[in-house]
Amino acid sequence: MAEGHGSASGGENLLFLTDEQLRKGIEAMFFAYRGFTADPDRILEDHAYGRAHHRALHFINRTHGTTVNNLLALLGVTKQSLNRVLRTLIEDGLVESRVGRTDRRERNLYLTPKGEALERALSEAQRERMRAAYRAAGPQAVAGFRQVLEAMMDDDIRRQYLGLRDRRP
Amino acid sequence: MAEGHGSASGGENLLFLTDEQLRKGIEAMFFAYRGFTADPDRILEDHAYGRAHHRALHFINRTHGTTVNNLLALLGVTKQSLNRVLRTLIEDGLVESRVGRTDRRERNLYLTPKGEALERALSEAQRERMRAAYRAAGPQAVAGFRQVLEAMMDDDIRRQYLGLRDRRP
DNA sequence: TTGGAATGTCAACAAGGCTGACTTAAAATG
DNA sequence: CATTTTAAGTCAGCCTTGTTGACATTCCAA
Repeated sequence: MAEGHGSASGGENLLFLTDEQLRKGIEAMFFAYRGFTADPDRILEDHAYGRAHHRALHFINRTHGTTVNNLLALLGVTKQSLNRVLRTLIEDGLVESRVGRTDRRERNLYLTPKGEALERALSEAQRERMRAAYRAAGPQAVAGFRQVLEAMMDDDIRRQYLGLRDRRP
Repeated sequence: MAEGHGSASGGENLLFLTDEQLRKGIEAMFFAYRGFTADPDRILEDHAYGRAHHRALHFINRTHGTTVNNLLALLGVTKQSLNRVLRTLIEDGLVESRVGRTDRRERNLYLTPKGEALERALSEAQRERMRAAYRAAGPQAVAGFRQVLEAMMDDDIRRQYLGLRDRRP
């Protein structure tokens, strides 16, 4: 069923499409993701938070004043699931929820200084590993890395990903 | 704290090490991993299995006759957690557990034909997405993708990853 | 023969997903 | 203005998958 896809039957070099190559790629994703989350996870433990809190902090920092609905779409979870996380972050004073100015049904989410501090610590740990990996692999490899990851996303997610802009305070 | 790392202060082009570039890489990992697991997840739903079952099937298929301890190290979970998954797979006739020949304390794990069928279906769905992504990005990008992912792994995991050999039946 | 390793199992717990039902407030629409 | 729709929040309950801790069994090896 799966055989023959990556055979070198064509004129071009398609060895990188071998099932074995694809399997190695799959395993690389699995193992690399473990490393990717390992450092922030250690920090989160000390605060009795989990990965879900990290993700919320990351995207609230990324898109200042975003609404809950917006965040739901980015994270791909239900509002009940997000709400549980968001509530603790608000109670603990890491996130501020302000009533929307134009549409008062909406809530705009912001990090407090305390929230920014934790986000920075988590992000810095994660970026440090990325930085080391990027440096080890070099700029050309990094470009390829990003290309493959983008091609791997679902279409609607890719649009959201590409739309994320760096905040300028 | 994190600022200035990727500044273009050196003579070389280090723009790919900007904090903003690193953040995009982090988000790319997050979103791509969602796509990466989406297709197998849909198949697993129909069988009332979860991702944990997929991972077990994958690595048992990959390393025929592996022991439980070996599998634990690969998966990075506790034996209690793996055991729960393994038990259902054995009960359902997807995995066979044979007493070790040289060391009778060990159990060697094998996929049954039924187990191989499910593994193939899951793997094929996942490989199809990888194949599309690889094809879209091209061989050079794929090489870079693998380089960065390898550099992102923990050292001991990278050794295990590199040690995984394709099975030849 | 005894210590320790490999495995398996039980119980209890937590995080973080999910669905479904329901409320409140406010906007949008007829 | 009345109605419908939307955004958000909440409660209850369920599932998967991870965790500890305790304990039994088997059996290799010193």
